[in-house]
Amino acid sequence: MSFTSNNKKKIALIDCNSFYVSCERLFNPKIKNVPVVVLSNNDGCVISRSTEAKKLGIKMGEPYFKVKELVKKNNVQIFSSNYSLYGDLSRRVMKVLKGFSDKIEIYSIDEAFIDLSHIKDENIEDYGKRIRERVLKWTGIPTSVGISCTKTLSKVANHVAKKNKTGVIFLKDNIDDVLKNFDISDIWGVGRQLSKLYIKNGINNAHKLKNISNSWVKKSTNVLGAKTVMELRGIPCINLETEETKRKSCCVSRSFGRKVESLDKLKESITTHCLNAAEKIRNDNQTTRSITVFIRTSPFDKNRKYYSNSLTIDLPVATNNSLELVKVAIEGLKKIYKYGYFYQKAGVILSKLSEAGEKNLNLLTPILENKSQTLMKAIDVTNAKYGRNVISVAQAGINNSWKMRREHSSKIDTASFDSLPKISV
DNA sequence: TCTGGGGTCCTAGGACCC
DNA sequence: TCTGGGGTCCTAGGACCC
Repeated sequence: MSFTSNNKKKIALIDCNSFYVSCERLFNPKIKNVPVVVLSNNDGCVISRSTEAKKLGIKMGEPYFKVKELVKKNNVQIFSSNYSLYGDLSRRVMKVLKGFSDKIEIYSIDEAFIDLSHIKDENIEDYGKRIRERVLKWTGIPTSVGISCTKTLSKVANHVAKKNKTGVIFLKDNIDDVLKNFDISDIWGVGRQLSKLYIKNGINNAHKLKNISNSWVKKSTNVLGAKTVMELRGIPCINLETEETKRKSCCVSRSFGRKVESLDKLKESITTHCLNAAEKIRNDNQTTRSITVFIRTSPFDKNRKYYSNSLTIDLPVATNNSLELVKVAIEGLKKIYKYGYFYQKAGVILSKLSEAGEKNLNLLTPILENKSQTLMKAIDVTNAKYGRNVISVAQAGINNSWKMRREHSSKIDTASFDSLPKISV
């Protein structure tokens, strides 16, 4: 067996540039060449920035209130996040990518790995360019393409491609110079803690990490750390996951627009989140056997005492019935609620999920279940048609004062014709 | 005044058993 | 009086990702 570069894999990572910003720009040509920023839920943090906004020094993940002055001074365009729009555009992008290779792993809302091993080395950059051009033409979303023989290296390539004019980089041989200029904390799989550890040991770029001894990495980190090092050396350790798998847990949580003190308000939010989580797993034809409720005060408020607590309750019978789940969730909430705190966030997590068809071998499972399943289905269909939470339960409340802030929404809905751009000829 | 949300995987350590 | 040790399973918490 020989290990020439010819039989090496070629993995491409296609990543949308400033994805959320690009989505907003699609429907608003006026913001094309100006600084634009998209905020997280509750208008809390900056989660997407245009190139112009990056140049102004606005950092990823920065709290919005800290950059408000900068935003005002430079007339930065601000948008609240609109996830149904981004999700819709993401599906369109992925559909185009599937036309280039059926071996595809949709890694996140704005990026995908595809296997291009069948393309010859000498043609691969052109192929990458074709991918970019088609995605741009068919969806309007700009992308960058990084290609190499492992996922970690194609991440590196993509990172470099973002700064390159052509937007496509193929990393094959003699990549040490690239790795020497690649910051340790920009490596996929190296987060805050690992960066700290590596820098303390004099490892401050990808090239140094690549040449570290196996025994040291295994001793000092864990299997994931060791895999990253192997991948930097061009030895694939992280497989392309082409099978679409269902989620193993489902979390719905939100920060409050205004701090919440009362148990009643917390009940409303937990009920709402629980209904949404139950609907999500029903959509995937799943049931849950465990529910966690959690509440917490703000970890940033130094003037008030911090309180955070959660409770996990195992269910005797797997279910996806909203009413059952809400009942259990509220019981849990009552146990962890403490009077006298200003709560900032609440949520539920459904775990131990399994396929709804799989029987839980409980002889006592009542036949009545069919009846409630019919009810759930009716609720889901109605909500899908007329908008989320049109049918709810009384405990969820209406017009809640704790609802999140969303002051900069573009209100674009790709399912509604009213918001489609108009062309005048 | 104002600091997101939703996931996955790994590991240390406790509980339990013989 | 003498108070082991090894194995498995589970879970909470941490680290990472976007």
